[in-house]
Amino acid sequence: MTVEHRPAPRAPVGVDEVLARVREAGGRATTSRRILLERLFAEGSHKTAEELAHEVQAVAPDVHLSTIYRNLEELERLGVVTHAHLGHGPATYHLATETHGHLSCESCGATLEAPLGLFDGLAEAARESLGFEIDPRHFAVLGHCAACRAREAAAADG
Amino acid sequence: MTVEHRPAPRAPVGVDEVLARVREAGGRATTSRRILLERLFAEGSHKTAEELAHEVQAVAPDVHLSTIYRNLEELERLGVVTHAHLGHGPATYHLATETHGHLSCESCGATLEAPLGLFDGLAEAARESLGFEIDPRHFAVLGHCAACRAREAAAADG
DNA sequence: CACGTTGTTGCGAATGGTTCCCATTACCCC
DNA sequence: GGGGTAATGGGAACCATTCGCAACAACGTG
Ligand SMILES: [Mn+2]
Ligand SMILES: [Mn+2]
Ligand SMILES: [Zn+2]
Ligand SMILES: [Zn+2]
Repeated sequence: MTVEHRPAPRAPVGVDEVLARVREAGGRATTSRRILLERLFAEGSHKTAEELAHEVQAVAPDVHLSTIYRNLEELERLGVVTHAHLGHGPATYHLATETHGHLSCESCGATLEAPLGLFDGLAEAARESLGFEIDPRHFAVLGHCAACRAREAAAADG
Repeated sequence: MTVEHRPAPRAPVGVDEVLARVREAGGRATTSRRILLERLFAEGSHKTAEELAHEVQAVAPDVHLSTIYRNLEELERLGVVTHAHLGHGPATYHLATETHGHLSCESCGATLEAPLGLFDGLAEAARESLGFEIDPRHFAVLGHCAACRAREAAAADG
């Protein structure tokens, strides 16, 4: 019994498409915006605002952190970007096209991206018994990864 | 197929038992500590440090917030208290004897306590496919509660 | 290709939540 | 009751994020 997941927000394939969309919405194609988008489309997911700021500043040194936050906010409004909370630290941002849930290890901080289907069991249980519809994208489900479990198990016996 | 959940940390039945344990551990039975414990044992769960501070200050007006944090931290070390993150705001604290997971509504902020068994489906899926052992106690699983879903569904059609 | 409108930026200050530091206080064992 | 030391009040520091504002820069229009 598979569950219908929400449709992925329409997917802009590249920086220019997104900037076009920004314009449609009355916004402007700023250089900081463009560079930020380039970094978001580049490899490597789950970057914090500060990490993105550093990457952007490698190209345009005086883009301010608050500009990064503002642009991320705007891009989220447009459905291009989302953020997730993977634990105690700062939020992490990634393209909204990558739709997945998050499992995050409390011991080592490692984050696993999990297909939404993995959460179907819980989704069904919560819906059936409490009428609650879970959404595992925004906050990670915490726990302990395989490596840490092995390490901890090894430490437990002599 | 039920899953063995971790044993509940041994349960002190009252304020005095906890204070005895504090002493055993080399700590002292402070008045702020006692009043905080009284508030934690009182009805109402999921209180923030600030809420607890207000309650404590109703009895002992100049207990400082930082003292509340320090005592909560100490009580967590002793296994008497735990905290949970239910969304964006401050953490909430409750007795460790109440062992449950959390479901928190992103629309209205309502929090449901869910028996750990509710998470068995996800636990099994994560363990089997990723070797990841989830723990739904520390971070809530977000989503939308029945009431908000109904409200949002009603708003969707005319 | 000026020009004006208005969205955006840099910067710093403010915020919320939590932790840290330190001089003073107060438990509690003798 | 006095001494050793855990705990406290107070405030500063901290981290992640948001705000306010004056200067700036996109970009549609002429
Ligand atoms: Mn968030
Ligand atoms: Mn926590
Ligand atoms: Zn790990
Ligand atoms: Zn709700």
